[in-house]
Amino acid sequence: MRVSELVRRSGVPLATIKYYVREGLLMPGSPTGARQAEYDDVHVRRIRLIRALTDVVGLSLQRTRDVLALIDRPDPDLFATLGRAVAALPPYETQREDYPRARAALALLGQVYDPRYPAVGQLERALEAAEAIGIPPTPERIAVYGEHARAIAEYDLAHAPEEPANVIEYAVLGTALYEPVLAALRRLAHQDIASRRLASPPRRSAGDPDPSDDERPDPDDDERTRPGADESPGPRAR
Amino acid sequence: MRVSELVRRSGVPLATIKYYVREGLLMPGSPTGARQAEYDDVHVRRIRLIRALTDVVGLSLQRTRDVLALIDRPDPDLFATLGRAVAALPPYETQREDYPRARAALALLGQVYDPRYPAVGQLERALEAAEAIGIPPTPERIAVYGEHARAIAEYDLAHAPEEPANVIEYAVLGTALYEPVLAALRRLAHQDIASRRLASPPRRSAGDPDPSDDERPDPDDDERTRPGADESPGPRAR
DNA sequence: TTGTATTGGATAGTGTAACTATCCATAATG
DNA sequence: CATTATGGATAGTTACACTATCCAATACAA
Repeated sequence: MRVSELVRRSGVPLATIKYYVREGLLMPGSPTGARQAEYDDVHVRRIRLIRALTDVVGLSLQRTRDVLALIDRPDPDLFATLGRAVAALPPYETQREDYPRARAALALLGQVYDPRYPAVGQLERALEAAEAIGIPPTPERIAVYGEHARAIAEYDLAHAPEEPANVIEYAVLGTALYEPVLAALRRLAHQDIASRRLASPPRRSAGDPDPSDDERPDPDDDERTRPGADESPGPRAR
Repeated sequence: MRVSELVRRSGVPLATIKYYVREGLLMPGSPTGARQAEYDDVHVRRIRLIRALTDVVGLSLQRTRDVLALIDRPDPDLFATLGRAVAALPPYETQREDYPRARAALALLGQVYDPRYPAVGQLERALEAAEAIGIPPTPERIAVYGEHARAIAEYDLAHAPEEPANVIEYAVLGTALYEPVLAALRRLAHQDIASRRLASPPRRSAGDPDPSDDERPDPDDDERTRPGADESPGPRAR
């Protein structure tokens, strides 16, 4: 196919495609003559992948390129590759020599603590943040989160493809792309549970239609209960 | 305390603090005279919160402001507030009328499907992305992820503070700030499981300094980091 | 009291990231 | 043969998150 077709199929503007090629994220088309090149499904898929990593996972183009490079030139050492892929994921932490909170958490979970794992630094940072804002990670909470995280990870690894060539891609992309899925499911579970539990009790004003009714969340339509209804609530300057 | 003290205590440059005040993220100090103002722990904490939301959760200052506004002027309707907070979290999706993948997933999990929940759009987007790159969400996977996500969410809600004033803050910040924790734990579980399972193959030789390799985690070359044949009696064994 | 430092407030400047637009010479297509 | 599309290069744009400078008015220290 020609570029115009790639533009159509990917929904990405030509200028942007050219930009991705320039930046080394997208491979150039195979030349068919001096001034023409041919593109195919590989390009379409690659563009989709770039968009998934930037828009959904939230990576910068730079980090996206790093991840793509891991997939393009697979290192036989899956373990090291996975580590490098994880390092491309936020939050970004510069390597330290010790991560006390992460160490304690991993000890609790009976997992290996090695400060060279990028994810250890990321965990430390996340725990620090939680602590700093006043929702400290209790051992109990760590145990609960860790247990479920591990169960999910077990599932992930148990369902990796057989062919070694694909394993790396599966591991790298699966780690990155199922995080948003998990996050969204947790958010939705919060909403679901909250709607069942607190949909009625505390607040109810005069004209409210029977609030104790259902276990389903907010079937009624009024503005104030509508989740994403208003854009920016605050007293803005700007 | 004065600004200089706030700078010292928060580690954030004065220019940045001024910028945060200008942008409505940080409340001004209470004036003590025409040309002086007083700051306190509220300011210190607020700055920490801003940094946590931007650096760890990865929000823009704009989104951070939205989240802070939710906390500052709590709406008694926790459910709607939670929805708005979720809308400030990535991935950012514009409202559609239907989200087929999310609908199917939620049906599978026995949860409410309401296209007005921001997290529904986020889930759709995440599932689309996973599908587009060739690791499609099987019902089984959805079930596994959903089950664990829900268990975590149950734990979260079961441990919310009693005072209604704090509930909103807990819910909003807990949702946002424990996502990175969960993500990091999953990444670490991947590493841990992978290291146990495929730790052996084409590994380097003993005294090899391997310079290309310095940041790469390799728990295998050091017995201190190696739980090996399960001498650690953690809750890990399932 | 005097002089230096600090403050709040305003405004302008910087650097990066991710595009977007324009130009051009050729090459394919109708 | 005229039109349109293409690849390649280069320049411009927008948004964001700061960062720096300036200034007049204190605050406070000597």
